[in-house]
Amino acid sequence: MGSIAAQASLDHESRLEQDDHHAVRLWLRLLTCTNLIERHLRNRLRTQFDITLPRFDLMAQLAREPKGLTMGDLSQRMMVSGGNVSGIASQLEAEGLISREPVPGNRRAFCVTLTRAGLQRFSEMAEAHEAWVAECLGRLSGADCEQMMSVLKQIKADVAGIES
Amino acid sequence: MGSIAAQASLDHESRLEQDDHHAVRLWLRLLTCTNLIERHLRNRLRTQFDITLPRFDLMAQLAREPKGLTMGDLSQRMMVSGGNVSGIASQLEAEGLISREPVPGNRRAFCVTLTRAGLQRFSEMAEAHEAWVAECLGRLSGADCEQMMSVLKQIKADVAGIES
DNA sequence: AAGAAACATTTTATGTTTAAAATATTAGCT
DNA sequence: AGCTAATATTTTAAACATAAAATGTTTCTT
Repeated sequence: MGSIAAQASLDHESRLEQDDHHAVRLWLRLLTCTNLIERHLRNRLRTQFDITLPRFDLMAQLAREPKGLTMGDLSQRMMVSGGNVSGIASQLEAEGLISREPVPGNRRAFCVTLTRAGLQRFSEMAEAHEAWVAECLGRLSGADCEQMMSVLKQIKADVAGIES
Repeated sequence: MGSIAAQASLDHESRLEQDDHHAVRLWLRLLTCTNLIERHLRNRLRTQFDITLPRFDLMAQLAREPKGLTMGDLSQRMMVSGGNVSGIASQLEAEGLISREPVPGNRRAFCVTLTRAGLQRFSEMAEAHEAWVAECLGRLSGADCEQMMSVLKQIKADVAGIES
């Protein structure tokens, strides 16, 4: 075995290992950042509006679709399990913020919409929420922001392509 | 009210609103990406090693500190509550992957370390984990990776500065 | 030495999240 | 019509997460 070939192979391997380490470091930082912001928003929602992040998320999805969404739609858009949506929706319904009505032509599905009270309440929260997010991410330059959006888009595509 | 002043004020406001919207869009994409990767890793750890992400995280912290860590150290580094660490550690201890031993000079604290079996098991998992992360993030160019690291660092600092 | 305050951990109560099983409805096929 | 497969949702069991209370230890002050 020629020492040159062996050397080249080792270099190649160690280069790969280096890249892997960089990927892990980036992942950990990404995770830390997201968790920090998520925790921050969660705390503010709890202390100022006495609501949890998942409940706010569900209402946000409905606010974007005045015609309403099915439980399955919500599960997909919120990227959580159906059972989870079921529980969250039950609580919001009990509080009178959303309503679950049967769909005329399909007795399996429910059409979930914000009630008038829910829309009112969400409007107040959304404004504050937007300001809190801006507090976290608003100091980035426009260029940094665009760059991040583009890189994250690529990551999203890369990950989606894995389990295909 | 002069129309010029009013116009300028409106521009200013709408500019701010635009920026806020951009911040929210970036936040949502950041959250989506992180969740996608986290879910991916969680699934692989479960199917291939029958372990959860929090347990893997705890072991990863210990692997970096062969001398061991206290429960409080672990809580800080994992950024979760003490009670949470307590529960996870109990399970790992029951499985023989970590050991909790009293600290000689301090009867309040415990020194948690990986057992020989734990270290062995973690090594196998860590190698696979690193490859999975590289699968998700390894397609980024070196420049993109560095850029992300730097922007995330700034975000981290910005968020930390908020609740001061 | 006694008491107060800080520290380190565990326990408890509550709530979130997921995967998987259960229930019920619809659509397709023969 | 009857059987099967796909769809939509809810329920259940287990793991995780937090805050707050409880327990025990150490340090500081007086």
